[in-house]
Amino acid sequence: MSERTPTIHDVAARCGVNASTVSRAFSRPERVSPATRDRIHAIAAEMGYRPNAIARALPSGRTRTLGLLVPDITNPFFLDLIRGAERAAAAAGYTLVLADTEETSQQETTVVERLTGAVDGFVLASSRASDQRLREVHAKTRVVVVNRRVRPLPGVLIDSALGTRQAAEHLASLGHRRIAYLAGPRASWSDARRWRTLQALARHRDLEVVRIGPLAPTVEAGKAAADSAVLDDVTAVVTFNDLLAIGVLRRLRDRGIDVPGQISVVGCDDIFGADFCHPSLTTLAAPIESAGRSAVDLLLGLLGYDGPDRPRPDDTEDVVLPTSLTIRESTGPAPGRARGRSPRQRAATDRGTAKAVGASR
Amino acid sequence: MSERTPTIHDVAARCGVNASTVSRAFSRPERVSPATRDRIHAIAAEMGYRPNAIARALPSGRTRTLGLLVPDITNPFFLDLIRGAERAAAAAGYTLVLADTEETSQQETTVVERLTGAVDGFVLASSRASDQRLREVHAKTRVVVVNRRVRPLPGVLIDSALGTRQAAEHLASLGHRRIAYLAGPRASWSDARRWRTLQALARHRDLEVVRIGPLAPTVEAGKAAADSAVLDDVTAVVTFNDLLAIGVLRRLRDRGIDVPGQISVVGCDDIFGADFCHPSLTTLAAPIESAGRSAVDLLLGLLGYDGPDRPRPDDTEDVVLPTSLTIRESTGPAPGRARGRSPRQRAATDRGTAKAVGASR
DNA sequence: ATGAAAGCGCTAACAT
DNA sequence: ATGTTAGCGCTTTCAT
Repeated sequence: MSERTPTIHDVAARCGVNASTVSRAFSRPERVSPATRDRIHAIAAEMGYRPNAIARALPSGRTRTLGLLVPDITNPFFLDLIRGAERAAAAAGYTLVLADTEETSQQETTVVERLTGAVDGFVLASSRASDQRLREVHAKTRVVVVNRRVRPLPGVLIDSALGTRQAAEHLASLGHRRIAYLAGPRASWSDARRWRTLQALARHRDLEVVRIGPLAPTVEAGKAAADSAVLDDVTAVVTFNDLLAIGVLRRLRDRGIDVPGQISVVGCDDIFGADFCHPSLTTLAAPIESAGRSAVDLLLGLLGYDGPDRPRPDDTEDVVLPTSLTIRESTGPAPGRARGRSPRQRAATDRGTAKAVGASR
Repeated sequence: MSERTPTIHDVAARCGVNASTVSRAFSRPERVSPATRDRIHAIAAEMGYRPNAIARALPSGRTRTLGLLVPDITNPFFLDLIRGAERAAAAAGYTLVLADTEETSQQETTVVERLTGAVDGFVLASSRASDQRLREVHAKTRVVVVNRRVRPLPGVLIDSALGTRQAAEHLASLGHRRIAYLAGPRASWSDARRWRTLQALARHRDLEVVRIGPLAPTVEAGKAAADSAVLDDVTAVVTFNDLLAIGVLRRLRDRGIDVPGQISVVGCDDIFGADFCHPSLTTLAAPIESAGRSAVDLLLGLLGYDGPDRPRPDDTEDVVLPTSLTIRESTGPAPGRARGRSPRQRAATDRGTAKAVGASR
């Protein structure tokens, strides 16, 4: 008894046609006469025939599979990204391979090497690799980067410039004059951009901004940085991401420092949890899921254009997605001081009063 | 200029050996003399040779790829599961394919069909398919289920019986006598088990438990169910998962009902966010990441045993992982009443006092 | 519109 | 220990 799964040859035999006709009936139905096509499909279904994806990929070189590399699955930010990517891939009938690069460029390289050939292209999210390295990857395979601008690689960027500006103006209008920025990883494009925006605004709006970091984008790092912020005597903190902000919130709460009574906190991304932490987080909402979806769509586009003659576009427009400020409970008026007061004048008095004032909320 | 990526034949030619020797040098190094093996490796490296995973999979039938199917990537519970699975897979040099079945058995079937042959086996997490269907899958390929007990499929179960018992006793000792259980999806194995444990304990400890549900395991469903719980006049709520619990917390807060002053809440899973919601959630911590890892390890074990002669074990021991109670801020003494008082006696007086009492916390 | 034939890059008996 | 020889299941020219 032949219990193996049927192949095109089995189907062909039963239909009295050549195997290549069966192949065509599935991959290029329009090149088979309607009559035989229908008969083949019917018999194939009856026999329980399933095209073998691997065998299909070998001669064609197309696997209908995409690789998604993230630096840290642990980070809920990437949960949203994965979700968007998975949906876009599934919608196009593509399979998604997920890999964690553990924040290292080395691991990223290893995975790309291993997967090259097994996937039609990559989405590299928040890549930790050098521009140089990314260009090498780009030379060998189809790739889209997220949260990086590396010419000429196509990319999806979440641009927080507008949001950052809104955040700063929000804080300024609440009377804050001295603000800390908790910076993200050194290589982050968005981090650099946000910091620049903040500095520009500081000049314009008579704000002082101090930079704390670079920091790992985690809750734990946020806790530690909260102490630095307190020491730096700011009335508001803007963070690279929500994880940091949540860490700040927790640390300040442990120290009995009231948010937003004494310190206001603005996060970034609006990840799962930003709306139910305490106090709920004012944050720069980022369209993370859209970013994931856009990245896959962009990649799919590249794959589609991938005719044998048509050359790959040498410089693609990046997709830029904006953030916008979502105001919740973690921001409020600067602690009872005259609005125009210079930050310098009060530095000394603030330290150590935290606990006492904390109770007054 | 030959710009194609080198194959074993190219390497073989340069080494002056046969292609099969090159193949062996990579897949079964021990069957090649150290000298030639080293030379082959050296030259291959120099030429930039990379084994082609697809070509490798075709004759061998082994793809070194695993499929992980989850009903809803959106749910952070699965984030932890994915993480564990990805790590275990990566550690074994396996690639993980991720798919969302969108809570439907139909989608699950489609994906399994499509991926069969392209992966060496599946991890089906919280499958929505029928037992019957799962057995069919089991007959065709290697598969491990998570959160389902379907004989004879190997499975990983998170058993909350002990934890549920602890939770109920925790509440009983705090003076709660009437408790609501917010049930999860109808087909959930753990839900049924938890409910049974609760009922058994209720008899034993003189508790009344009311069941609300089945409910979708989401924050939104939790909000709606919170109102039912209030109407049912309970002093404590135990939920199927943390998402429901967080929904309850938010709804009660919106209604001005104090937690745990008026109502205590116990969640389940200890997902990301359970520790920083407000109040922080007392919950049955589940080793979700371990479950993901165990499932992959179990599957890998099955694959390893998969010799041509050795028959697949017909009935495997399930891996059972226990939960345990993590006490945080969302549980406290039952609202000021004599501990032994019968639940019946007070029903009428409670309604509507919520707001007033809420302020007293 | 369909058939014949040659691989895709590799593995796996079977020889030697 | 290494070479020979068939394929794995499918796609893809090239014929007809």
